[in-house]
Amino acid sequence: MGYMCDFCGEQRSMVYCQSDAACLCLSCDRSVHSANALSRRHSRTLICERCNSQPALVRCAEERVSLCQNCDWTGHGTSTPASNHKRQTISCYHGCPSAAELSSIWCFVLDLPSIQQSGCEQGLGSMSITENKASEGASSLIEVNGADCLEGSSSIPLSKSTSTALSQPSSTANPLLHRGYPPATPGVCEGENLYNELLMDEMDLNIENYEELFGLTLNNSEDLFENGGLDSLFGAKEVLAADSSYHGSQIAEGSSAGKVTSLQQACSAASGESMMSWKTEPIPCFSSRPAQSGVSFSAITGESSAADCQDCGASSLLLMGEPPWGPHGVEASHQSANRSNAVMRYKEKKKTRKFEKRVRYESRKARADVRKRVKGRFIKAGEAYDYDPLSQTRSY
DNA sequence: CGACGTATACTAACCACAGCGATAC
DNA sequence: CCGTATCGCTGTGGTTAGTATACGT
Repeated sequence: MGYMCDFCGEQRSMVYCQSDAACLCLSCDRSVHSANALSRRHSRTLICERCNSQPALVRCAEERVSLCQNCDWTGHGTSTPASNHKRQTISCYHGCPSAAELSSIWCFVLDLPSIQQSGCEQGLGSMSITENKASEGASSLIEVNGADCLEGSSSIPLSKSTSTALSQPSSTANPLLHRGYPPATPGVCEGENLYNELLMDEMDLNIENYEELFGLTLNNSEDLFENGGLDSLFGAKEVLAADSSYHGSQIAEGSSAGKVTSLQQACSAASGESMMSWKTEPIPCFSSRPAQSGVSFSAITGESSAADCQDCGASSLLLMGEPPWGPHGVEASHQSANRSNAVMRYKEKKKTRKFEKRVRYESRKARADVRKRVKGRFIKAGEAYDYDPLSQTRSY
């Protein structure tokens, strides 16, 4: 609908990131674009308050609304009574400007009711600017000092809404449905957003990445389960008993011990091989111990499952703060920052990923496009063919 | 409500070979 | 360090068999 933040799905979106083609609330904009130097260079502007989907180019002073080009033409065309409204151009911004800087860019920004409603006003007000002139020039890095929009006192610049985005339901379509999997049973994982987050076709799939995302190394998979298993990784989310209709059928033949074993194999950071195997072997279902189940994976494709676990785990760790077995103190803080950066990089990558087929070698495509075939298969040069892409004729 | 049959949708494998990248000299 | 030669592997698209799912009876 283009109204809620594409990132957290909770707050009203206010700014449009052209680089990400995403609508973000101020809180998420700050957390996302403070992640690294590249993201700080993203050009953002306000969102059209009329269509709520396009970047606003002008601000109508009389109607007090920001408008994209289309809505501006529609509302202020020469044939409309509002054609003489005073409008001012809205500038794009980069980096992570403070409230004062934003207000200097957009003199009206602090008057926007959505800021006040979203509770981000305080967040803006509590921002401080750390100049990073050496590498960033005028762009600045925001440090958040207990901003209301952020959770806890962690140094991780992850908004509360960011955390919930990984576990909250969303109205967006479930990509798994397009892969021939049954729709998620209501109550299972409490929403499709989790599945959306799970689909990571380009996620770097190696154990280093796992550790990077989790920010820790589990030397023994049993550690994971002795500390609450997946429940502790993913946080408490109720799963209705009814979900066993589909999931149960997938695992009915397996004993509970077998389930635990497969879970350990699947989620053990110590088992790089098992992680890699997910890439090619579909894992129809995970279900943690039913009575204590905090989460249930259903129909996770092999293509994405490893990254899925990585993502969910990383996100959940962020959501929950430090894991009970994790390090503390300075080291923990450092790892938290690493996890935060990893998740941010993941988000960045996820935003830019493309599902459509991508041709990496045009020369090979050109060759394939003129190659003769038999029943779709390439044939040796000179052999009889039944399909010629160039002439659409048959040789016999 | 489950079993069964049919229709529809989706996926992976197959093929030849130019060209890419690694390696050796 | 640079250029050249050699070798193994990768990726390209249309078709089809196999599999999964949806739907009606």
